[in-house]
Amino acid sequence: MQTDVIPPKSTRQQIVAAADQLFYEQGFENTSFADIAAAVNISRGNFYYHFKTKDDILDAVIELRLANTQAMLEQWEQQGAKPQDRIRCFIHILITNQAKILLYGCPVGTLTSELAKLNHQALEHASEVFTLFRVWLRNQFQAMGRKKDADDLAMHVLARSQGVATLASAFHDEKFIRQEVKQLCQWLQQYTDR
Amino acid sequence: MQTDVIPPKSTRQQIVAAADQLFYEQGFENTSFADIAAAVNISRGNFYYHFKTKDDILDAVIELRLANTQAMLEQWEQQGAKPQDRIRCFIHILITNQAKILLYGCPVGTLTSELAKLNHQALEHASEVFTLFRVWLRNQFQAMGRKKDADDLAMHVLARSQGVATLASAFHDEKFIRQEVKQLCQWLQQYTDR
DNA sequence: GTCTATATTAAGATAGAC
DNA sequence: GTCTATCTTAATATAGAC
Repeated sequence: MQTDVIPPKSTRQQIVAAADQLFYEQGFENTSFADIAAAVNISRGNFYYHFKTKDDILDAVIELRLANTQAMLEQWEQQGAKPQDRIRCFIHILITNQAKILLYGCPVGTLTSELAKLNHQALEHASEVFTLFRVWLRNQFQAMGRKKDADDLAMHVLARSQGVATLASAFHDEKFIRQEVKQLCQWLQQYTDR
Repeated sequence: MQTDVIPPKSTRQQIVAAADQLFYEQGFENTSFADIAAAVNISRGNFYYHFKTKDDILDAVIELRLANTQAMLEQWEQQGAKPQDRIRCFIHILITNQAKILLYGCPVGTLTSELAKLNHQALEHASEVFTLFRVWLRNQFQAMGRKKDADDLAMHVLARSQGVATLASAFHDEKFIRQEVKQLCQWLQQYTDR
């Protein structure tokens, strides 16, 4: 339970939080400094006090996403008693975040796709978010006794989730998400440690 | 066998072909008229004789992709004796196009993702490429005797392929493509009409 | 149909006052 | 730390000559 006093967000933190959301909803390239500044209600001039270049904000946004992802994974680690329960927590983010996924796809996959096309140096940094999920999922499968193919299974789950997000967004199909989540959970059942 | 005389490509056709490639490799927003004009070796002024706005080119590119996709599907229809052979043709484009997929992801999925974030009206038009694959795959599964869940299976295959392309691109992982293609073909086996 | 200007707008980025 | 200019560049788009 959260009992600490919540400190007021610094301007810098507000900028990064706004950029995080805008990069997700509008794309990185398509989001201007003016957009972010407007969202935080500061002038463009002030903006440059905090971040010199657009790449600097991107790096900060990726760092925020890495931290948020890490925190989420640790929470799932607590929540789920067994590894398969924890993996189900991962699979169910498709349901939890479905409203946004239907509109903007997966925040991780769409950013890495965009950066790949821009031939942007931050691609590897952004892919680290995928790596966090990958390593965490791998650990869960290992705990389920899959010593040899834990990483393959982790990548498989990641890929399935990605594909569901992309198609659900293209077709605005909420039912498809539910259906595939159900199937993925059934698929997971076969690996249950008995 | 192609015996017709190949007509020289019109400037308009060259523009659309160049835009098709650049939109795939660099993204739609990130590709400027100047980029396309340079690729075709014409002036920007000439460019505007053929296309008034960027959305006009986008529509033309999508139309080209729809036509190319349709032609490819018809070819697979000829190539594969049985429906499952034809579906394998689809699955194997991941291998055939793997060099480009590793760099730029899936041309269909990355375009729809970008257009979704731009809140662009052409999103539905671009999604029609997915629909071509979807309907074609559905027909194959129906021919295999899956009357009730043919569309679900078609969407499943589409989603798996999408996810593989996105992750392979993010991690620059060629081995992952081969591995998932193999698994997807194995998965397909269970639906073989006997 | 194709070219060379040129207009217009918007974005990234900086300087300097408060 | 925050603001108001202002600079610079690049992109969309147009006008008019050839």
